[in-house]
Amino acid sequence: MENIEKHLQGLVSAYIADRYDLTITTFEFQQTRKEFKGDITLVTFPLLKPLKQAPEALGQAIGVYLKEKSVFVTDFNVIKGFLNLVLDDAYFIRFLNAIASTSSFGHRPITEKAPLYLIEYSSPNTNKPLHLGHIRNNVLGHAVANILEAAGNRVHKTQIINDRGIHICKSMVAWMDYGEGRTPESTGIKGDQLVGNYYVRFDQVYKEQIAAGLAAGKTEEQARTEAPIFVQAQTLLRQWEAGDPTVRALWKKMNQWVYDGFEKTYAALGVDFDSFYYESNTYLLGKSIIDEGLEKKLFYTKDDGSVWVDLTDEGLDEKLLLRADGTAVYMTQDLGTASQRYKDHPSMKGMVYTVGNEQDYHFKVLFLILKKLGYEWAQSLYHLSYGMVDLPSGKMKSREGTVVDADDLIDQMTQTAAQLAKTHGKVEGLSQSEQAKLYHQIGLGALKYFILKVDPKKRILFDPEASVDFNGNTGPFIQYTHARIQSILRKAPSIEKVLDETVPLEEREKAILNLLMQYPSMVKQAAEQYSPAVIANYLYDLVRAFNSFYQNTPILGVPPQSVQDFRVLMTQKVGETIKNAALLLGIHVPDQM
RNA sequence: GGCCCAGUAGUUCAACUGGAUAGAAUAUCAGAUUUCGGCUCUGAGGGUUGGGGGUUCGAAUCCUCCCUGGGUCACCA
Repeated sequence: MENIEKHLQGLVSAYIADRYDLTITTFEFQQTRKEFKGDITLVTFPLLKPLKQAPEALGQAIGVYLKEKSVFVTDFNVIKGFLNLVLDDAYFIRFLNAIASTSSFGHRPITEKAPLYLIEYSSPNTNKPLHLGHIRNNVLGHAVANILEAAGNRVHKTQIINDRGIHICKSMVAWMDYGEGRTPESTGIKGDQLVGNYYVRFDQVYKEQIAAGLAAGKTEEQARTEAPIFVQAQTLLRQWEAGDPTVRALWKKMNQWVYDGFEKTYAALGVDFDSFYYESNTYLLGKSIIDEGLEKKLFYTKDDGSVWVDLTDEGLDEKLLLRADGTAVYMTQDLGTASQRYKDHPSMKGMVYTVGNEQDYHFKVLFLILKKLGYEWAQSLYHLSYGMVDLPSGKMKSREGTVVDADDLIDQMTQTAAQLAKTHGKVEGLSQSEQAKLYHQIGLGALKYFILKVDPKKRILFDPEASVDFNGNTGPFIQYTHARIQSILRKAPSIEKVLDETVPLEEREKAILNLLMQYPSMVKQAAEQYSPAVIANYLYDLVRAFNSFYQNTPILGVPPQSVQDFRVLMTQKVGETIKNAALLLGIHVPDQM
């Protein structure tokens, strides 16, 4: 599509230069709507004013010119300001032959000089297991990394783990008081789940103690701050900060349980990382940046010694960067981590932070400060912001225990997929372990697709039932179509790669080719917008087009040979494109299901 | 209250960033098929794009004022 646009643009530009003595080089092309005849459409509305022409007359004139000058344009029609051009079959065949010989169609090669982007996602706390919100985060971040890579960038996947602070101490206290030495090994419970249980336990005990305090006549403030278990947690935090060896040892041990648990969840989700940053290592960083900013007079000190930045000129507020006692705040840490990452990756062009939209303001400020400090890479920072995930039953609130646990959800999706696949009855001939793998792929495909097809900015209403449907705009439908294509190809005769350019194309086939041609630009667009939803929706269009094409079109066993070859080849290309696009979303498409 | 985001068929989402008659799926209804009110197929209805005003050849999209929902305005992370 890109090539034909360039070709036509040159001709139209020449026409205008010749007839009107004007240089216009950008035109609006779009794919012709299916209710009109034609393949590609030139929108002539923007040209009417400079050329002082009526839409019909201009369209007609350009149409005649293109039909004569272009080898690809065989016919045209004009409707108001739309010039619909019919392209020669040979053009499509040539295109199909071209992509048939390209193994990674639509993916740009990654050179050593390609820009390097750091993608941060997941970034959990180590006091509780991952939940549905984390799944959206992981799946989004991982997909964006894949897409950026496909668009020709180098990518480094990372995360920052929030492994310190009062919330970790809460789990530790509860485990010390009520754990009786239980470990993941002794209980068979996944490490993150085990630690999470004690975090919940803390909250229960804390609430009881507050109630007791209130009953004893304390004010609410007193009851909260004087509750024994809370005091204990605070003491633990101080001991941790002082480097108390036994506290640090316990902290290390429990964190490791959590990491082992996370590892399993990531594996099940199919996401991975190239490096890990830990807040316990980075929370003291950033102070040198504060000094730098003070030197450059970008920041200022208040009477009490705290450091601030004034962003009121940019329409934002004043923001605290360093407490009066010299300790760091969240912003300080993030400044430090950012510059640390640059030190670790000097060729870094920019970063993508996958973080929920409740932190929109934080990242606005962070990026602005980094820009003010004059870092080159600060020009290419992007906050991949996403909305909450709601359930039909209502909102997820971690404090109220209505969260959906990630491990549970993955299990549930796999089970539902298994049930559905069994009733469809197409899994005979697969071994037990192959079946288990298949069900996992389908369940996860459903989950990922349901999340990724929605614009990241928007809130999601997640309905587990609806997402596993084999029909409709769902992951399994995409997977099913791919499996069906593979089944067709298994029965197809082997084909020649090079096709006769005189093979006649039917409209339906042209429509799919047109769609196939758009794949590279969809990948590019998704990468520019950091939006896997672009790919997901494209995929669905492609799958639907193929299904309607295939429905009444016998592909196999019908001469003439060249037409048959053409259809088989196209089926194969559609199959490959579906597979490539789905993999960008982290969705596996089985050959059989 | 200030700032940010969202609001599109009953529902869940699209609409190539200003283009043609706003499209799919799902639900509903009507037919067809039939070991099944369950699977499949065909078709239909369903919209003042939250509301008003504006910008222009042309607006779901841009500007403005309201309405609704969410987020954020911490010396938490």
